[in-house]
Parts: sequence; C-alpha cells; structure tokens
Amino acid sequence: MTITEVSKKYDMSQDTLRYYERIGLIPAVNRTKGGMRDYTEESCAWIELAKCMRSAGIPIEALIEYCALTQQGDETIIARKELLVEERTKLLEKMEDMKKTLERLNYKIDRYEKAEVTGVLSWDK
Amino acid sequence: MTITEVSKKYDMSQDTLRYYERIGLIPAVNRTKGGMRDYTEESCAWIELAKCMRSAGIPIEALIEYCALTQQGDETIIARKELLVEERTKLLEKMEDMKKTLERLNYKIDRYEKAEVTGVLSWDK
DNA sequence: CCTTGACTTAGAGCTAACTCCAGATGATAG
DNA sequence: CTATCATCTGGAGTTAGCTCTAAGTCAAGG
Repeated sequence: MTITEVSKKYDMSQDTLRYYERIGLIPAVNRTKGGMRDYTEESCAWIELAKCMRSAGIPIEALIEYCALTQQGDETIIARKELLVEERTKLLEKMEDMKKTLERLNYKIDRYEKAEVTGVLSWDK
Repeated sequence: MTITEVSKKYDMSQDTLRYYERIGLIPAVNRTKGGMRDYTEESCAWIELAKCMRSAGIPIEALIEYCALTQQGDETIIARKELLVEERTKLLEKMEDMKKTLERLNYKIDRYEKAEVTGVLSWDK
C-alpha cells in the first residue's frame, strides 16, 4: 500500500505517517526498489494501534518505547506489559477527571437551562 | 488570600495563576493598595473551575470565551450554555475514544499476562 | 532605615506533537 | 524522452499551554 492509500484509510496526514516512522513510533516501513514506502498488513496494524493510542492521549514517548521493546523480542514481554499497565493507570485517572468535569458541565448546563425558563440564574455553589 | 496561599490550596503554580488571569481565563483579581493580588472567595471559585475544566482538557480558548461572556451579564446566558454544551459534546467524544483505548490496553495486558504463564505470546488480531 | 523575601510585570523560553517547505528523485501518461 | 505528479529527506515552523527570567516593588522583622 502506498502512503496515500494508508493516509486515506486511517484519515491521517502523510506527514504524520512519515513522522511516526521517523521517530520510531512504528517500525520502519518496507520500501520499493525506488525507495517509496510500501505498507504491509503489519505496518497498517501498527499505524492503527498508534492512532488508537494517540486518540486517547497516550504520550508519543511511551509508544516509542513500546515499539522499541517489541522489536527486541520476547525477553521484553514483562517490560512491555508494565509499560501498558502504567499507561492504563494514567488513562483511568484522566477518565476520572473527565467524569468529574462532565458532571460539573451537566450541572452548569442544567442551571442555564432553568435560567432560560425562569429568567433567574440560580446560585452556583 | 495571597497568591502563595491560593497556589498551595489548589496545587497550581503561581505562574499558572498569573497566566490564567493575564489571558482572561479568570476575571481580574482584586489588589491590595500595594498592587499585590488578594484573592476573594469568588476568585478562588474561578480558579477551581479553571483547574477542573483544564484537567479534563477543555481548551483554554473556550474557557476564555466563557469567562468573557460571564462578565457581560445576563444577555449572554444562552451563548454560555451553548458553549458548555459544545464542550460537553467534545468531552463525551474524547471519553469514548479513551474507553476504546482502555479496552485495547486491557486486551493487550491480558495477552502479555497469559504469555508470562504459558511462555507463548498469543496472536494479536 | 535596612535587609530579606514575597510579589509584580513584560517578555523570552520550553515541550509535545505535529505540519510545512524546499529541493531532489521516482513513477507514469503521452 | 518529456512533462507531470507523487514521494522522498532533512530541517524549519507552528500551536497550545505553560514555565522561567530579569529587573523592579512591596512587606515585615530587627
């Protein structure tokens, strides 16, 4: 697959795809004799993983390390697992913060909706 | 309250507190005759709101607008509500992404845990 | 009054994560 | 073969959100 195809498939810019490869967030992509990228199934799986992780805010640095560990073989399985567990912990914390903020937003929106009806803005604790 | 007290109370740097005020993310804080900040209850409530919203990733720009609208009085109530509704929508989308990533992480971690026991790393779909 | 430490401002610097650019090279249609 | 378009690389530029610095002012103890 060409970079244009992958770019469309995952809705990511070609610049981002090249950037992720350059910094080692995904392993090096196959090349044609001419030097053009030729993405395999596996490359695509990496791209998709990167996109998923990044969409949740997992930092690039952690993903680079994960990718590096993966390429070092089976003796890094425990390290990889620990890395993922750590990121999961941080993710859960972020989700907790967001849940609190969501409740706060719901409360405030509700207050504004009542104000639209009654004309009075209730006190915000 | 002095900036040091507020900084400790909300665990935010003094630089951040001054920055938020400067850019209009919170309304101007009261001053002593000498020009030092003297945070009131209301200032503190704004700080706390800012901290909460930022912890969930609500962009600074949206919060600046919200603060500006608030200072323009009751005729901006609808606009404020709409702003909050929009941010809530984005927040829910982000939470959805994070939920998917969390499931992905759980799956991968589980896979690594099984590998630790069996010595074989199962295939990753 | 003097020293010391907290506070002030304006503006520069920093980090993460892209995004863009220039100049060169590859691929393809006519 | 040539024109055109896609892709390549290295490196510069951008944005958000702080964070730090310098040079000066305020406040409190002795």
